Amino acid sequence: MSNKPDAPEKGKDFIRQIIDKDNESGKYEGRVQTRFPPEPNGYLHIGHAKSICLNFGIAHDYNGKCNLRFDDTNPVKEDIEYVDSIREDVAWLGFEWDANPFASDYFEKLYYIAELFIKMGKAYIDHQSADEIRENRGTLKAPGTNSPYRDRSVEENLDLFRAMRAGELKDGDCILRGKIDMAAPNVMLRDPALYRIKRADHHRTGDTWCIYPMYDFTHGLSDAIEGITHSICTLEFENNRPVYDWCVDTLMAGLKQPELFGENETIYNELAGLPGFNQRPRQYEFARLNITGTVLSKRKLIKLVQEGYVSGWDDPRMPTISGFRRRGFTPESIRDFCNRIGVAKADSTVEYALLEHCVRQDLNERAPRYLGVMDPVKLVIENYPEDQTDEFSMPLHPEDESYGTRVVPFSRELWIERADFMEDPPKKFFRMGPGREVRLRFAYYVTCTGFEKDADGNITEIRATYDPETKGGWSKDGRKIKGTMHWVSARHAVKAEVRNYTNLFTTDNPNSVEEGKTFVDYVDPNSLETLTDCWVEPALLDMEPGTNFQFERTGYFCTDSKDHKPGEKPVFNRTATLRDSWAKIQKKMGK
RNA sequence: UGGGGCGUCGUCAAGUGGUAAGACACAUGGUUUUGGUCCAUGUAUUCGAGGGUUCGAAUCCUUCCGCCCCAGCCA
Repeated sequence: MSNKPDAPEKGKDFIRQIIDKDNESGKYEGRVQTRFPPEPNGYLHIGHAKSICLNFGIAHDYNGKCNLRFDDTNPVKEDIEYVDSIREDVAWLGFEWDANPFASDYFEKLYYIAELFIKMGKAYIDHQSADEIRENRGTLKAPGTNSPYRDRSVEENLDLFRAMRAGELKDGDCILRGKIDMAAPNVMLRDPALYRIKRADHHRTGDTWCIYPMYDFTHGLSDAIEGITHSICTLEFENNRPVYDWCVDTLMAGLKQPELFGENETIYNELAGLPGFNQRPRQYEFARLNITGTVLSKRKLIKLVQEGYVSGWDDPRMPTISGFRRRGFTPESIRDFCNRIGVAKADSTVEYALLEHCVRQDLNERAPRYLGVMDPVKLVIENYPEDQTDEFSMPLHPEDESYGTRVVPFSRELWIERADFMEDPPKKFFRMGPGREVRLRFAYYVTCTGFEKDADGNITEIRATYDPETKGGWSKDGRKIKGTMHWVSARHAVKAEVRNYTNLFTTDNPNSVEEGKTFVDYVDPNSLETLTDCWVEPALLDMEPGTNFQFERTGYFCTDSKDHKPGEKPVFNRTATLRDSWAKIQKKMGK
């Protein structure tokens, strides 16, 4: 693993420009520290990859640090399964975190920070019900009204908060609120909740706590504790930034009042000594990623998994990191994608075609080539002896000899692609048809002599003769052959299962739906096509699960990480098709 | 005028007062034992719209229009 972010040498994004300015002014004495802060309540998706590449990429570029911090302040939604998957995905993408803290590591500190806020008169215990609080918050246009509990004494607030921690109050009885401004035009500032009572088993702290801090309180303070300099998040948190600032500023002010420290002097002095309190973190927001034809919200992804629209978080049609991994995408291709899409503040939807381009480019360079027939039809070479076999040594990569070769057997009966034959082909069709000569890749030129059909008119067998002088797939006389086809020797072929994936949704934008519908109504039931009658060359049988390769003329594939059994049962996932200009021509002719 | 953001090619996106980068997509040619790859060429007289400042504006001022986010004891 390395933190190499494959940084492009183009105009810097606005966050890097800010960092450059901070470095010039010496704001953080050249220190650059970021963090990627997922809540472990789901699997990471490609949108997270954008954030990961940004945060870890910046740390790399500026010789700084980047933490992987789990924002685990809501035990009812979080689970260790997600912690493990997130670590795996970040590492797979190729990044190394400098530290891997949990917000829950700071629960003790955060608790005493809350006490300090109370002592400063900046926080109070509110006994209003959730409904009352909502009503009194006002509306977007009308100011809220103060809680009747807003002006309690410091002593009473402190007693109550300690009682909350001690478990003397029931869930929902009260919350700790920041005392800011119930009339603030920004609703976030109308005395935000800081702590709530929640008797739930936490995946790390168990039942140690029955009160848990809220995101707004936790996030900025965790950043400060870790010495984060640039706290990068997505646009929807822009409204929260004043709360972020309020929390950090309030603490910094509090730490300058030792008379409030009481018996917890040690904790407060420790906090005051951390770099984050002299060089406070700032939050910056960028536009989250959207990709055409898919959804990138945890809520929606969870629904797809839980309601069985897909086989799991790692279903190859899922836009999760694990889904792309199983589909055959490489970490390099995803990083390349993230670098290409840029970082800005304008809402954006990137075309899936760009992601596909990134994998194709990477795999074109690195994937070894093999032959496999997806939709087989028999080709019999009439003048090739029954008992004869040729063995062709074929290059594994057309542009890189270092990949070496593999041996592919040839015999009288072959499987070829049904789509490579036409009974009555148009001029632009370069493949096989009655009387036409074509090349079998790296084997021989063959000329079609006839074919057979069944009662329904389906081609059942094609017949041809071969020219022994064209061994290897070329001729001395230099005659031009336009069509080259892939093939597999029927006698030697290995049966394989191939899973072809297309877009999970039938629409380019499943986020905007017709009235009365939801995004799941647009799930395409045909987005997974399982081919069980494919014939592939023998060399593929022993591949390890998760191996990338190309079926020539067809696409990039990988052996399935779960179902492919080397030596027993080959199962291939299609990562992406090859670009297909013949399909384009067909489309044009059809119109 | 509740507050906060954002509007540059079909899609992303550079550009930060000196006369519209690049990528993907698309189109057309060339090379090719993958109709793949690769190579070449073309594609915004114009920056949401109008007005203004200036020798000069996508960049500054101004008015308007459109889109996104916020009223969880979620993050």
